[in-house]
Amino acid sequence: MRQSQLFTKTRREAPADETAKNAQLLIRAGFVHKEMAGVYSFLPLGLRVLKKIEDIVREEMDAVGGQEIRMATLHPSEPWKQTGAWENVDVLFKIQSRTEKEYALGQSEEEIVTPIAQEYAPSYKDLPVAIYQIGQKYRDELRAKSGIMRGREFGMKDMYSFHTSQEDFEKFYERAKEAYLRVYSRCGLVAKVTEASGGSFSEKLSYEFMVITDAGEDDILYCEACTHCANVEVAKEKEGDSCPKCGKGTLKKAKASEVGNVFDLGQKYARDFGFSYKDAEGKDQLPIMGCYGIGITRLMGVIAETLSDEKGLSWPEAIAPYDVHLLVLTTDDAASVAFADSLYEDLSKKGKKVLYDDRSVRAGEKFADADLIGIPARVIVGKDSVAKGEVELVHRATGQMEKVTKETLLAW
RNA sequence: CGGGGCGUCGUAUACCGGUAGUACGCUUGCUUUGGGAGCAAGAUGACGGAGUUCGAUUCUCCGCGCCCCGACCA
Repeated sequence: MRQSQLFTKTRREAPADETAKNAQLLIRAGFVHKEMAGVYSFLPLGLRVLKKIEDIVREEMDAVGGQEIRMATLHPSEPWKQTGAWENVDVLFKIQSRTEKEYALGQSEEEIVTPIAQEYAPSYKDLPVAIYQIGQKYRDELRAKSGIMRGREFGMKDMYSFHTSQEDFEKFYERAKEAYLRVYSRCGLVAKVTEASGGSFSEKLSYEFMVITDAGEDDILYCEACTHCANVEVAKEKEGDSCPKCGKGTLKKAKASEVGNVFDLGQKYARDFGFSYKDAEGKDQLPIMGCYGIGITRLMGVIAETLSDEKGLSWPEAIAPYDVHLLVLTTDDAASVAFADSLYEDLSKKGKKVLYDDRSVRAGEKFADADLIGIPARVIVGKDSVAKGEVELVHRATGQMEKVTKETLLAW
C-alpha cells in the first residue's frame, strides 16, 4: 500500500475527549474513528489488525474442533423471554419496530445457538460439538469507558460446546483453556487464568483470562512463583499472603483486563429450550453446555495499551497491519524513488505486506508517523541507499538499527 | 444510575457581556527535504433551546453530548 493513497492520516494531537491511551493512540494513528461513546468504526489500518487477531483466534478455535458459523445479531425477543434474560439481563438492548414488534440485539448468543444445536444434534452420535462465531456484540452499558476496551458495540468471538457428559465437557474445557492461552501469547501478551464467579446465570465456576494493565477494570491477586491467580472478587487471600497453591510465593495485587472467559453452563439452556438428545439406549438426555468468549476489540485495546510507548503503537509481528514500513526520504531524487519503488515491488513479491511511505513530506514527519503507526520493521531509503545499495532496517520495538544490502533484505 | 468535570474552525487550544485569536491540518504559489519546515495569500468555528440584558459565544436554567470516579459488567 502506498501511503500517499491511504485515505487516513495521522494526527499530531490526541483527542481531548479521550483519556484512555489505547483510544488516543488508535485515533491519532488513524486506526479507528469514534462514532459515539463506546462505539468505534475501524479504518483500514485498524481493520487489518482486527482481522489478524480474528485469524489467530479462528485458527486456534478450529484447532480444538470448533466450527465457525455466523449468527444473526438482530434477534427475535422470544428466545430471550424463554430463558428469562429479557427481564433479567439489564445490558440487553431491546428495540421495537414500527409495528411494535420487539427485538433484541445480540449481547451473547446462547439464546440463538442452543436452538440451532438442537436442530442438528438430536442424537448422542452428534455430540460433542463446538460451534463459534466472530462478530459484533451489543451491550447497553451504563458507562462505556477506556476507549475500545469497554464499548456498547464490540467485536467478540463466542464459542459454545455441547457434551454428553460432565467428564467430556471438562476435557474440552481444558483444551479450550490451552487454546486461549495460545491466542494471547501469539498476540504478544501474557495472560493469567483466574477463577471467578459464574455470574447470575450459572452457579458454576468460570475462568477468566487476565492481562495485567492499568487500563483494566479488575483487580487480581497473583503469585510470582507459580501460575496461581484469582480475581479479588472471589479470592479468600489478600495481598501479601502466601500463595495457596505453591506455598512458596507471595501474592501480589494488580489491575488487569479480562480478555476472555470460559463458563460451565451446565444444563440451563438445554432445559430452557427443551434441548434433549437420545442416548444409546434411546432415552432423552440433556447435554452439558459450555461457552467461551474472547473480546476481540478489547484484546486489540489491551495490546495497544501494553505494547506502545511515548512515540506510539508497537505491534507484534503476528498482528501488525503491515510487515514492513518502507520509507523513502528523498522523493525529489528520481534514483532514490526508483530504488524504493523496486524494493516495494520486490518485497511485495516475496509476500511481505508493505506500507510504502512515498509521500513527499519531510523525513521527520515520516519518522514520527512510522513511530506512531507502529509497524514492527522499518526500512529506510536515504541519500546513500542508491550508491551503496544499502538500506537501514530499524526495529520499532527496540529501536535497534542495522544497515543491510538490498539482497540481504530480500532474503529475510 | 449517583457524583464530578467539560462542550469555541477538521484537530488542539486562547480570550472576551460589544460576533473570536493562535498552532497544526486544508486550498494556491514559491522555497525546503535524515526527526512533525519557511514565506505569502486564502477558506473554515461558539452543541441545542429558553431566560437575564440595549446587546450573550461569555451569565442563569433546561436539554443533549463527551470524559472521569463509583455502582454495574450476561
